[in-house]
Amino acid sequence: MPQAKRSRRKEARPEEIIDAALAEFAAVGYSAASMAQIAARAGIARSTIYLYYADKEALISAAFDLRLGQAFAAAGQGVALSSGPFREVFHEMLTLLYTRIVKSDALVLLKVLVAEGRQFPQLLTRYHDTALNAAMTMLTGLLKQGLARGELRPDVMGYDIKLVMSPIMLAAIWHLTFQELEPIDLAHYIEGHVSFICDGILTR
Amino acid sequence: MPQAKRSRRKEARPEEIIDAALAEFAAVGYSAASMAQIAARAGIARSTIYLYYADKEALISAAFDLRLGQAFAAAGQGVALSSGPFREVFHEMLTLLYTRIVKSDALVLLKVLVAEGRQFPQLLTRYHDTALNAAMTMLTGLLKQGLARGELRPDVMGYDIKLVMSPIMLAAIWHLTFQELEPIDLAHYIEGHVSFICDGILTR
Amino acid sequence: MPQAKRSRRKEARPEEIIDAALAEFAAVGYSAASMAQIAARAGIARSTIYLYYADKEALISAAFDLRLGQAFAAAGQGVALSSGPFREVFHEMLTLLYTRIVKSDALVLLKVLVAEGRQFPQLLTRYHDTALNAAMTMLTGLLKQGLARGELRPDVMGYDIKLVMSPIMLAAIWHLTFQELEPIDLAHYIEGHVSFICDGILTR
Amino acid sequence: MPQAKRSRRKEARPEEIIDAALAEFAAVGYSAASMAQIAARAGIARSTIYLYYADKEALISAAFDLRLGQAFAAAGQGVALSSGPFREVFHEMLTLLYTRIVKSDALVLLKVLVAEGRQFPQLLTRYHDTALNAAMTMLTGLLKQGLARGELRPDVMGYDIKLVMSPIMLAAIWHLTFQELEPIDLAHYIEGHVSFICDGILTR
DNA sequence: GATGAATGAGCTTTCATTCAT
DNA sequence: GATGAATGAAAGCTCATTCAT
Repeated sequence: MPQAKRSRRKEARPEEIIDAALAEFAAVGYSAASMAQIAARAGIARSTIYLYYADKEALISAAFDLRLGQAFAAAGQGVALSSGPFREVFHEMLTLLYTRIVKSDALVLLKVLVAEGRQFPQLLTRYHDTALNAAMTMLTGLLKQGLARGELRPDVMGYDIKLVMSPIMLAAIWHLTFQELEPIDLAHYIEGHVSFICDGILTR
Repeated sequence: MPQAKRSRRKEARPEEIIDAALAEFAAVGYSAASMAQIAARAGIARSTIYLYYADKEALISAAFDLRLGQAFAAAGQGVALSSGPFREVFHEMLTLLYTRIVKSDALVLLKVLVAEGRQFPQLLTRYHDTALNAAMTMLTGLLKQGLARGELRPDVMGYDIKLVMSPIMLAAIWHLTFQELEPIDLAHYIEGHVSFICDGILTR
Repeated sequence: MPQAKRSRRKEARPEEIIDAALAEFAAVGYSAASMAQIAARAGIARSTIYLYYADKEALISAAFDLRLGQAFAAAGQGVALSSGPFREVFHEMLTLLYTRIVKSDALVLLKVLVAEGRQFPQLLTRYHDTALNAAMTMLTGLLKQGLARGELRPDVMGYDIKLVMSPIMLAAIWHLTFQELEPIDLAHYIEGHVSFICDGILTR
Repeated sequence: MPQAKRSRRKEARPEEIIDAALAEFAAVGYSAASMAQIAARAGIARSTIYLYYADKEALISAAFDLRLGQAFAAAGQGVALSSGPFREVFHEMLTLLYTRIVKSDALVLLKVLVAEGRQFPQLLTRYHDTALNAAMTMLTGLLKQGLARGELRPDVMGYDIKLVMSPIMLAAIWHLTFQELEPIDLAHYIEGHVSFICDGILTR
């Protein structure tokens, strides 16, 4: 039996508010987002937000907690799956990352940080230390594995891992910004990513 | 004979104001930027801004005009210079692009677009059609040249040119956002960019 | 049982604000009226006004609605009352009109229209079509009645009814403007109005 | 020989400015009139106005001086002209007054006074004491003359002279305000004025 | 005498936030 | 717990006025 509507809503409130807030941040950014619009999106009164979050800044902070948490709840296990040749595993992992990042709700976070991150140094640090580091660690791990298998050029580890990750970020930014002007064909883009990076970092 | 103090300022004013505005946009974003702060940065009264720009939106629009104009005033000629092997010309061009983009004042424009571009579709289009297209055209031209010389894999042109450009954008975004948390060693980063991309797209 | 204090105020607010606004318009005109002063008169914060009226123009529009409505809620029935000789009925009606118009709060509306009506063509039209037309219709009806009774010169209807109404408007304008310099003795003025008009339009 | 253009303009400046100011007052009222618009109308720089008038209030004060002066330069002599029957002289004088008042530039003054006169008590007084009193004096004189000739009812002087003047004021106000909604046929209106008043105040 | 540049006070309006109900 | 009413601070912008040239 489902619970009564009322109590179900009560428990869901905080997350509903965050969802509404993120939707608004995505639409107009943090500064331009108004509590009124957020409340309207959540279908509640303006003042009700303050029952759950002390102020607008607490909202964005909680939004980061929630989305980063969600992002990592499902991540991490993808790496170990395959154990085939580097190119194959790399392709798998990139597909995973593109899906999780470019198409994810968490992309708003990046947008907010790029735009207004200086006002929220803790959020910058948190995002860097979790989301970005996680992606970089995954990729580094993958490279090390490929290196151990003798598939990669030995000097590869000497370069900045962000180079390997950069097409993902471009796709993410592009998705947020220029998608409507000039859409990216993601599947084909991933092929290119694998091809350009692999055929450069593989020994031969 | 130099002109009188007053008229000298008058000529310089518009640019001074744009500079101040861009500095403020860089610091807090467009929405959060206040005319008061911009005026303070420019060392003038709030209302003086309105002598030169009709409103806040005219300010950002003019800022785009100025910075995009400046960016292209000095660009373009670098390509034809070298005619050595692809790797060398590519390295030269990347060095040029990184300098012109990552370290440029025009980077704020990208930041504003990522954050609040939906409010300014014309600016989005303008930036896409000029800055981004210019960079992509330069890179495409370079690849075609390399292809003509037989230095590149023939299938290279089939992939999205943005892949070649992506490390630049990551560096740009990073510079804006995470530079203080984890700085990028740009010279070394460029080496990696050349190495990763070239050793993948060159025939062998 | 009376309602709680808060909700009582809420119901009264809109009208309180209109009252304050009209008082301010009466004092300094529409353009020169400041929302701050209106709020002060109403004993509320500036921003509270915006809970009830979208902007300053909405305020004057609502003020017209309210005052014209009030003016007509009590009007109209006075005509049918008497059925004595024309002079008597005319006197009764004028007394009614003078009271309702010259001493009314709605006089501010006329003042605003004279002064700044070009900025509000709809208000001009509304006032003309309701207030003025109503007065003119009442007077025209009265004349027709007198004509039917054979008390009036037959050519009377050929002239502009506004001539009959004009002493009322002069009194109204005077009341707004020169009352303190040179007050009008209204009762005596009405006598004169009746005398001058009647002894001119009656057959004999 | 006409003087040089420059010096002619110089002498004409003050009056040109007043003309521009009155035109602007007529259009939007005193408060809403901007010095910028007035200067634009006069074809000079904003600051040039201050060479001739200390501030905005001095402008309206000077405007009153000029217009009232002009109005009276040409007035007053019309009364003595005719010495025919009252009705004829009255008609002549009314025609004069309607032309001088309703179609005059000085009508703006009345408009400003109705709208914002409370801010300028001196102007109210001046206008009342000159323009209005002059008109009332002229009419009173005419009535006295008619009375002396035995053409008028003896009790006429007991009533407020403003009653005789009121159709003029209605026409003036109407002209300013509702002319476009419902124009007045002035010639016919004057006929009515004469007819209604005369046939009321004449003995028979 | 005339002006363009500049300003500060004040305007309307928005919005995050508080609080009585 | 939830809300509608209210507010104060601050935003963008206007405008009468001053002043160096």
